Amino acid sequence: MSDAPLPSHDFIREIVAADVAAGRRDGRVHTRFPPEPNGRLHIGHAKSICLNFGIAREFGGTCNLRMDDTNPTKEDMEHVDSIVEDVRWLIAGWAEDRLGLKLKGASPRAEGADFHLPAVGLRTLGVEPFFASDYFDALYELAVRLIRKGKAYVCDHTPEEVDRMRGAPGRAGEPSAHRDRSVAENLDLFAQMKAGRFPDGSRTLRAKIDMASPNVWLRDPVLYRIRHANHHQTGDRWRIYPMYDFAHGLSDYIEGITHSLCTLEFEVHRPLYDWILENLDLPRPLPRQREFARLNLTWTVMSKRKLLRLVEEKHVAGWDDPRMPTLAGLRNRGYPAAAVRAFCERIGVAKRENTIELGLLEHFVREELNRAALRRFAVLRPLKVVLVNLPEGHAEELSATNNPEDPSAGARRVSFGRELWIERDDFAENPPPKFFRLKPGGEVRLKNAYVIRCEEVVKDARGNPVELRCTADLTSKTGGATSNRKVKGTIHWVSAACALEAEVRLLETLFTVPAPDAVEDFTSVLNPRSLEVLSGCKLEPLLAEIAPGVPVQFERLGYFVRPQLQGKAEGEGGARAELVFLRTVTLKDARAKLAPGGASG
RNA sequence: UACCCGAUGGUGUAAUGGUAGCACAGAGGCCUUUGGAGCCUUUAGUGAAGGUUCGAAUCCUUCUCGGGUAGCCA
Repeated sequence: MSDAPLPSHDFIREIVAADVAAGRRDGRVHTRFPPEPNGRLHIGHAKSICLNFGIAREFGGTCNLRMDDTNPTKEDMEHVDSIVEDVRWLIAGWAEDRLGLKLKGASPRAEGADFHLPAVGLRTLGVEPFFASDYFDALYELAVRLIRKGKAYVCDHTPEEVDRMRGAPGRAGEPSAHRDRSVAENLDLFAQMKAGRFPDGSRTLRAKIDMASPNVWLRDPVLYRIRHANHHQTGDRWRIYPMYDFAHGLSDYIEGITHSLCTLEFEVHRPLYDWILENLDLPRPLPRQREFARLNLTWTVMSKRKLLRLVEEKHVAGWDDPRMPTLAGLRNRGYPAAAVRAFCERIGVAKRENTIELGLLEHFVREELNRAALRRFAVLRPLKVVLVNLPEGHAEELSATNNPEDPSAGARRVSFGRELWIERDDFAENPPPKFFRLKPGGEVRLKNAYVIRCEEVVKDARGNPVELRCTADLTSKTGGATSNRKVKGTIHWVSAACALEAEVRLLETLFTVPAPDAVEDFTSVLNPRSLEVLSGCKLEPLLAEIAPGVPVQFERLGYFVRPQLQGKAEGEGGARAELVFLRTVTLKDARAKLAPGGASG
């Protein structure tokens, strides 16, 4: 879009640039984003997506979207569709031309001793993401090849035995009793494993590397395990399934990936990644794995396990609840994809553990929305104002700017009358120092209208203000020749005669502490006020025409959006208003700093 | 305990042997018919100790601290 970022110089891009400069792979760059379809994508994935697609974009390459679906007991089809949707949302208008997919149903063809599955673009008809499960045939053949070379064997030890015999960091493991089986016997056993003749857990295929390696991932790691389970893509065709380490590097190879970027916890797997590729005598150049630090954000949790728990225990309405750090949640909340991308661009990529302040994300959301959002008036907690010097039934039309940041957005007409709603917080009977809004005997500018003076406060039995009787200075009309009166404060308002009733949901962080991950049980610091539902809010009528998903600024309050996705955060009690808005993010509020508790809605 | 990785203001991230910079946050100011936006100024940093060098955030050594790894998860 409008973002023309300065060329990023993180260490990953330096590696890629150096490879290109050295003419490795003929200067070709091909990355991949390989989620496991067992949950929804979150802001942490956004970092990886922006990295992988950003590199593809900057180096004229492609980034394959691949489902890392090698474990049939943990993954399902439902998540595949939502992942594709989330990725496309995030890269839309930015890198969708870099998205690598494949022809529906295509799987790698063996050409000679090689396997290869090229990517096609989004514009090709009948496409779908890549699936590691598409490579099960190829992977099986490659495993057989490893056995033939004497570099893999079938092991009959139980999971407990394998675990014990692996040793520990600092203590060498001991070899499997079946480590030196003949190639013929291994081949036969592996074929029987494939045929489903053995129960789960009874045998594995293991790489023959080094049981004494200081790197435990090199101690004859399991390559294949038996799982009598149906797979969402391959049905009941397989009874053995490859492990991540065996499948991942080879999937990269099959797709012609040049740079395989993953998070730091895979760093110790890299020697195994390389070992598998190098011991198969593959004809084409090999992909290279590099690792970077994952994203952590304050005020939220990021682990799939914890997010799942929030959903399952119904602390939120679903994966796409606008309070969730999932991409669907952020989208539902009204965060523009461009803001998420700008955020990812800014946080950089490095190997150091990092926790980014939520405020930085919000900064980019505000920056994007300030540029794009139409301004409208909305009163969240209404207080009646009657202008006693106007005749009953007085009505006039005033002009209001749609977006001061964008003159092309033009202006609109707003109705003004004798009775108005203003924000309860914009009146104080006993104002603190530096209170610039309305007070008894005080004046304030009604934005786009008149300066008014509060003449009388009408109260209920308990002494709470229920109505302000004010006078308007009719010479002060905005835009008029004598409108230039200096008044300290300006407040927003909505004509009572025309106001729309609506429900407005105020969202706060899901947790009451900035580092919920550091707490023993993160559910113990859930924020009971993460969702506040206000009903009876008064909206400028034009707000009914704002489509779901389109951001709008309620002047002086923040950015709001009508919910757009399936899942809805449920309101507490009360009839559901027809019109619902939720708050994406507040405006930056200098007031809040002056007077604690002075912040409104 | 073994192996691997990391350490620069509050939070991130640059500087690739040559003036420690940028963003966010913070503070102060200007402007303002959004206490918004915008503009200006400003506080604050190389984990420690040695060494190499004319010169070290950067190279070397030792230490300290933090993270990762011992699934038939990814």
